[in-house]
Amino acid sequence: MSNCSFNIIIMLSKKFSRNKQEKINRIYDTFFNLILKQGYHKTSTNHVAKSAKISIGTIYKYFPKGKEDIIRKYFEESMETFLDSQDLSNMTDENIRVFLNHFVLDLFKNHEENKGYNIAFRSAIQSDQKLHEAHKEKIFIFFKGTAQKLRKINKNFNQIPEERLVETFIFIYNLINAILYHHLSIMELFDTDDKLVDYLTNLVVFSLEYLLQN
Amino acid sequence: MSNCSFNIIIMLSKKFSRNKQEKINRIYDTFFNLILKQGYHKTSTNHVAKSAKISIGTIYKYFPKGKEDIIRKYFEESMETFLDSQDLSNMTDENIRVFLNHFVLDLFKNHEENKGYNIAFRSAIQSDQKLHEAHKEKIFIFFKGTAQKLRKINKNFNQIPEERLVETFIFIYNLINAILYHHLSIMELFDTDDKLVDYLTNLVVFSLEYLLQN
Amino acid sequence: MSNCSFNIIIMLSKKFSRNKQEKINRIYDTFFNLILKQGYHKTSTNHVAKSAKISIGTIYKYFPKGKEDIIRKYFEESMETFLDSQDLSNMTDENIRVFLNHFVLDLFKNHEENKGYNIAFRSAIQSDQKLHEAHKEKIFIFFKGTAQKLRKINKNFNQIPEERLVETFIFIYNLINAILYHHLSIMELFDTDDKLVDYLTNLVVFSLEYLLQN
Amino acid sequence: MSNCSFNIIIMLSKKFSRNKQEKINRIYDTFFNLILKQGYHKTSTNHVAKSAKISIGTIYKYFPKGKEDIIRKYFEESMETFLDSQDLSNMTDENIRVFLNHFVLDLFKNHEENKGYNIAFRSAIQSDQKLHEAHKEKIFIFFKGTAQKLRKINKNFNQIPEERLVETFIFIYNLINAILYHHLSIMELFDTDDKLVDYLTNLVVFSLEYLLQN
DNA sequence: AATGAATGAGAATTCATTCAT
DNA sequence: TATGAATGAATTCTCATTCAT
Repeated sequence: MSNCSFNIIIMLSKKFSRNKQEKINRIYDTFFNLILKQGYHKTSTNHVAKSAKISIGTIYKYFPKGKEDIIRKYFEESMETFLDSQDLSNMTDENIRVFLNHFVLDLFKNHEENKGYNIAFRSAIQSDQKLHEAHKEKIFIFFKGTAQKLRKINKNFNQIPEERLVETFIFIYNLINAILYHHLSIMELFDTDDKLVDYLTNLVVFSLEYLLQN
Repeated sequence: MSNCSFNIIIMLSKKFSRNKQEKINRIYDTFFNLILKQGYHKTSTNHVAKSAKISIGTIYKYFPKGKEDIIRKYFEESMETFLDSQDLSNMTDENIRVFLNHFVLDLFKNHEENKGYNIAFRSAIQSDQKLHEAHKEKIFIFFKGTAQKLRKINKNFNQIPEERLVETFIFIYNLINAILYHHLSIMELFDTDDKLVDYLTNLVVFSLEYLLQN
Repeated sequence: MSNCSFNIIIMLSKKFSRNKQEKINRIYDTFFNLILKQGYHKTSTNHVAKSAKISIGTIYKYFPKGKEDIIRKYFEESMETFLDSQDLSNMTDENIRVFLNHFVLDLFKNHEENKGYNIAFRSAIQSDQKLHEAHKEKIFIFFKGTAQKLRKINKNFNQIPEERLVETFIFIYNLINAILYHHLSIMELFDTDDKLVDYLTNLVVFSLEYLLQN
Repeated sequence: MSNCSFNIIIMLSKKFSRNKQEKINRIYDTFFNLILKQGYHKTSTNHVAKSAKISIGTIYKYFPKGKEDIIRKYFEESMETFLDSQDLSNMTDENIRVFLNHFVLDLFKNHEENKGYNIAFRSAIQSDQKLHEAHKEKIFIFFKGTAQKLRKINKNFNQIPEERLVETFIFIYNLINAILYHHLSIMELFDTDDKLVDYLTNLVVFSLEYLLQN
């Protein structure tokens, strides 16, 4: 018997189980899955509690402002994790295509895994200006750091002014996100994932050329 | 019954009819503006009624299912209007770039004018599968018609199988929409509208080449 | 059959009865009676709704901030009504005892009828500074008006500076209220109402002498 | 077992005991201060725990019924302490004014120090009949004892039937409390404490005369 | 014994929708 | 037909209390 299933049995047999992170993860999972099924505004905190088999009190302990907080905290954690996992510092002129392909693929996987979250996030920023700004800020800070690193290491990037480079990265990031979201949540653009990733990679290469020429 | 009183009746019924449409338009405007300010799920039908200075009863008279119906009916009217205004039948190989530029520009204007609606629509389709399907269907039917026309008139288009042509058009339409929505509601991609439209036009040309080669 | 009971029958037979003031009064009555039975913090808005056979939505229509608003609005109406009913302008040195006796008696009746409200009000001002201030303000304004009138009409009152007169009236008003509330809600001071009123009248006469001498 | 380790055990148990009482006092202080700031019904046990830096579990260990118990136990301790500190047995006809002045002053100080408690207590008795009764009972027993003592010692008091004397004392006690509470928690009656105490002393003398004549 | 995470009943509040006027 | 008062289920959120550690 694995440790894991052993823990589950203990958990089930106790009225008050204690495993903070596991609970928080269960809240995230349940919430975003419900959103995927029913949409954001039909998914209530009580519904999440019942579905996750966690008391409503616990949800409000970890997320005092309810749904808003669940999205906000997940946003902080997941953005951090995703962006930190992206190391663009070894990118050179020769391998740029491969790098972009990886980046697109990572973003695609990330979107696929976080479909419910993405829907929720886009609902939330409509009525939460601060979250909207925080989102933009986080993207800006990450790509600023990336641009600075790359300009130090690579002489080709060094020829592009820092600000321009940052703008370009942010543009690319947004471009991919726009299309991925549409493909996954509004209307399929390609019938296979590979086609989508290939198209996006080419699109990015095209757009980089377009941007850096103008 | 004199001619005169007959005219009065026509006048009254026109006036009334104008009143009715005027009210419906006020509901649309108010609803989508409120959504723009506060987000979809914070905009209630009662709120719309108060803000539009129309009674809640009247709103439910014209839109028996409330918010859902407002979106659905606006969707039907506006999609129809927009797509009908697009006559792609004179498109040839020579003027295709100009045609695409117009198409992109029209879509851009349409998005700008309907920002609140677009937010609402994207919220609505998350919990309204039928609306989601109707949306896809409408797009399919329009571009099927367009493809059929073009293949009759133009021999270059005639070389492409109908199904492929339809898919391509739908892809382009979705591509532009994805980027426009992102630009207007998530994060600005260009600092001027002209730059955006120019980029999108080039992007479409690039994508058409990409799609028709693969 | 009286008009009244006829109305009740109509009311009961309709799902949506419309009688704004009657509903508001029923909310007041029910709320303050429940407070009398269970105390302020055990009386919930939902409980009031059920008990008054009014929907919770109606309560929040008339009192958007719930309990707080019920108390605040009743405070405004009842203070107004009570104070307006007190005409002290014919008070002279000769009949002052009779006037004070009436005033004490009126206050006593008012307290008796509003026992639940008084408990609620005293709970509310503990966490609602604005209400507390409004209460003081209202008392001040009423007795300022009274003092000004009396000083114009009566030469004995005219000898007392306006400010002093106002202070004295407010003191008397508070003194009586303090004792009435204690008698009705904390611990009985006399076994009959007459005794209490007589004592209070004498107390006021004593206090007036005490205050005006010092 | 050596004498030494025996002492350590005593020390530890004393230290522990001191700790316990210290915690209980911290609970009292925090609770009543919070009530003073926010009112009774906005002060939760969890809030008290956090503010007093004591775990909620510990609060429920010492006060198994929560807020109700905190008030009840404080009531028992503080009433006891206050009343026991009042020795009225040396009161004679000659020094009665001085005695009363002391009594009023002590009650005033007591009220000032226990403002939060008084608010809480008055909230609690609205929904806790037993506490209300216990309060009356305690007052009755104390003044019965006092009356009995005084009638043995002092012949003037001996002329008044015991029951009457008890009633009179209770009346005076309530009278002072009513006015002190109003002054401290509802609306200031005098701008200095001295004036209030002087007025109350005179009021008591007046009331004693009034009561014993009727 | 002390801690504080966890619970869940229930209080406060909103809002889509109905219906008397 | 238009109005908006009225409804009450559903939602958000709080808090007294329990119990695993």
